[in-house]
Amino acid sequence: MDRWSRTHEALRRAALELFTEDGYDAASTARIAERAGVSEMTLFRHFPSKDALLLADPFDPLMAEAVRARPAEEPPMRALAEGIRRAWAGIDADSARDLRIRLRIIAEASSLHGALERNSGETIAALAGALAKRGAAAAPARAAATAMVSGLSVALLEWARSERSSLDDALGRALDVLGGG
Amino acid sequence: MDRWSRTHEALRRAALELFTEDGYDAASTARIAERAGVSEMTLFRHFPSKDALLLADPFDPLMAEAVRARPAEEPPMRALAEGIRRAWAGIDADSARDLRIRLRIIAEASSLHGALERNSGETIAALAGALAKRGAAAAPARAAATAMVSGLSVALLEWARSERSSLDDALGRALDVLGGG
DNA sequence: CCTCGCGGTGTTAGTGACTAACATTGTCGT
DNA sequence: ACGACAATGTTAGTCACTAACACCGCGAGG
Repeated sequence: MDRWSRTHEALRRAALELFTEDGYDAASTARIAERAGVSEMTLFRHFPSKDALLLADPFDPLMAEAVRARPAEEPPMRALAEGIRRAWAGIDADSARDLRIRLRIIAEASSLHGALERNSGETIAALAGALAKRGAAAAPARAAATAMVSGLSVALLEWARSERSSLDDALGRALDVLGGG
Repeated sequence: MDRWSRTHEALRRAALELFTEDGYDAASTARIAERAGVSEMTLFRHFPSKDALLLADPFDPLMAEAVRARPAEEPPMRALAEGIRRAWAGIDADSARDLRIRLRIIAEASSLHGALERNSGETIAALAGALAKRGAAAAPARAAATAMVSGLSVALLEWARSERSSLDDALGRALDVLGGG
């Protein structure tokens, strides 16, 4: 683990701690940097924005692959929904818990409204690319991928906010509707 | 026209001018206020944020109404798409031109990525409400409404950016896909 | 006609995210 | 050990946005 990765992790950890302690808005970048034992300037060299500390986009290529594998006669929105459903099927409890923690922080910070979608550029592009390879035109494909990711985001935020349902249930219901059911 | 409305209009006009001249990011709120003959403080008393100068949300109740009027057996995403298609059918050329101007400004400003969706809270809520009255559960309805508005937004931005197609065509193709076709 | 109230505005001073320019340090291969 | 380069620090900004308080014009009451 080189120096870069070490500070990177320290910053991410410090950010998550402060976000959960004080909330996203009340945790200033100055204090995050301080807790990580580093200057504020360094924080912005590692992360392009404050959001990025919370929303690094670990794009999952499995999603796009699963979408491309859907039968050709399936319309775009359904192919997206079913592909994503498959890709998320085997999610383990640990990941779900971590996801919920992050989503809770996002849901409670009004300044992060729409931040999830904004930081999903890679995912959207990959999904749109998968649709295009199935024969869809570029513009509608991009619109469909964006719609799916946005819809999914609000569904996930709602799930994280309310204690009631399991991730699989909430995700399943959302994908049913978004896919055209 | 009382004093409030006069400054309000002066600010909006000054903002649009500067945005088209210099681009959204390069036009500082200070200079907008100056051109409107008013202090920066006053600008923020009239508009909650810089975005709002460009994206006042004139919610169209016709859209929600048209969605609610769709046949009950139609699935949510299709009801949204068809309702919106009807509500936008009779758009006149002047509105389309004005819309294109605003959308161009948004498309060219990277800092406004996702701003359209963020400022459509009222519209999304109204559409979700319309779906709920048709019998949908609240959470999926909200997800579907958000997805539709987001998808529509990128389609409109793409339309504004490329000279090629008519608004009706671009909108129609996007709604076809988003509605499940 | 005067004055009182209050809506609309100005001023000042500040916070917080983010950037630019330049100096400084740690580290790693030779 | 030493030069080179990656990583960090320092300083001084810009810009969106907020708070506190003073001021001024304009219409309604006496």
